[in-house]
Amino acid sequence: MDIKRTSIKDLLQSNDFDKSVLIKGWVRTKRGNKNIAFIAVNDGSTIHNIQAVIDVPAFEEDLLKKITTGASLEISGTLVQSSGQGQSIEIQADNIVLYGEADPDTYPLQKKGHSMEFLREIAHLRFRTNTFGAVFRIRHALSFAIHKYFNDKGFFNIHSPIITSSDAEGAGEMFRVTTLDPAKPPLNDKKEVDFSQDFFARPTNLTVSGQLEAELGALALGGVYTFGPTFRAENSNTPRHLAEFWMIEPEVAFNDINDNMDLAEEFLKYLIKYALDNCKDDIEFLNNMVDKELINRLKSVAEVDFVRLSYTDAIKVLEKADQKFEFPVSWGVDLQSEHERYLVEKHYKKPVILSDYPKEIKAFYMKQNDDGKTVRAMDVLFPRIGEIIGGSQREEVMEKLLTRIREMNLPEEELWWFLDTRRYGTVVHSGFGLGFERLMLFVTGMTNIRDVIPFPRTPRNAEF
RNA sequence: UCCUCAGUAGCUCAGUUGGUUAGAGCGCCGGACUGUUAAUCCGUAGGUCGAAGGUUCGAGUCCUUCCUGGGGAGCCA
Repeated sequence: MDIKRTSIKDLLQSNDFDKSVLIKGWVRTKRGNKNIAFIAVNDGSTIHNIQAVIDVPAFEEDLLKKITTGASLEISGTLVQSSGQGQSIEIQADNIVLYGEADPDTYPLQKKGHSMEFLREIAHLRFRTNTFGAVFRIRHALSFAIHKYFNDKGFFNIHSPIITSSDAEGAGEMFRVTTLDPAKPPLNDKKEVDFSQDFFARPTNLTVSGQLEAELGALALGGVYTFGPTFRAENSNTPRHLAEFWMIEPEVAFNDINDNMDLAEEFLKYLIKYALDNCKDDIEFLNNMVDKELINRLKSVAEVDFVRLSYTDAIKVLEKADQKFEFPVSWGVDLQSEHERYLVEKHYKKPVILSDYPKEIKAFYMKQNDDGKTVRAMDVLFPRIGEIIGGSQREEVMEKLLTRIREMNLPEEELWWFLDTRRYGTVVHSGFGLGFERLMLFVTGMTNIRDVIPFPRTPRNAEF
């Protein structure tokens, strides 16, 4: 008589008492004495464990001895109402099959809590902890919600290339992609590396943004988005930066900067609400163990109207601030972290969308305002994590775009395909980039971005 | 990359103005306990004090360089 495996998530929601059930999973803890033992088993389907009750004399001593924290097994038995405190349902075990032992002398995970720094060193095993189980279930749910949101709105997902020959985005240092031998690369007459002999017959890099390609898609399909890995070879050592991260970049034809802000705000609120509605157990756990204010903060951001403020007005607010800044504020300077934090966390106490920045501190492709000084850029600033979204209305007028490209000494010839969209059937359009891991930081309450991606890539670290 | 703090047992940490044999809690292992909840109680084992140099009669402790990690800054998402 074979019983089919039930997920622990399903089992904990059932009240089919006295029914024969079978679970498979990993041991979290075992407690007990010579007569009775309790095994808490987790199978990853939920943060909650199910408790199996063992009538010790009915099992082989050698088998029970090998059931230690981390071991994998299957347990079959009868689903019963618990006679102990702390859980309402448990399994009265009839049979146990041990799959894999976990030597307690060397298995690094203990029953007690570990520091995030230690768990990061054993990233291959940290999935098995409550915290990282919760984090990565939420990561999946948010990833799914992103596709659902855009699909429901009629957007199309564009798979922008990961290898690019364009280095004109200006979004940061790039990782070179090459098949040339670094020890003896072919040289040309000028003793420079001869990339014509490389795989793509030109220098290529990992993408720093899918935006330019997304624009091409938007100017035919209307609303599109990319959601893929992004690579920045910056030597950034902070709790908010990764060398490899995931970015969502919607791009919409006929949207101006205000439509863009509406989209960004609606999108973020949708994702936060989705997590609150669909990851309740995991978020409650994180609220209890990681960040006591998490749920309150998520609820308030999901409901509040974001502040919308021009850069120029933000400067006025900062100049009047009753606080000394390390970096003085004046019109034209780029805002520092301390300025953004003041606006979001002290002055307004809610998310702020800043727009219309001086053109000198923003990218070439941004729509120029009639004042000749500012561009229609927008940054969404969140409490705790700062810039979560950066975007803009794009310059759709060929002459203005070309002028800007030449002023900034960008390689006009390499951008011929991008410029063609302005040459043929150009339209107003806008888009933005959302850093997925920064969203994850906000939704999970975790404080280091290396703990919301399974295997973080940072300077001098590509383990696993 | 810059500033700053740290690195001592499997984990989290203490270790005095430099002084003999480096400690604790938790975990592991052994024992006790008939319903446990990070179980409890008793006991044992467990150390290249991040690495390499240097100062000193003597260095976990002071100096130099490097490595690793945390926090802050810059770059950005």
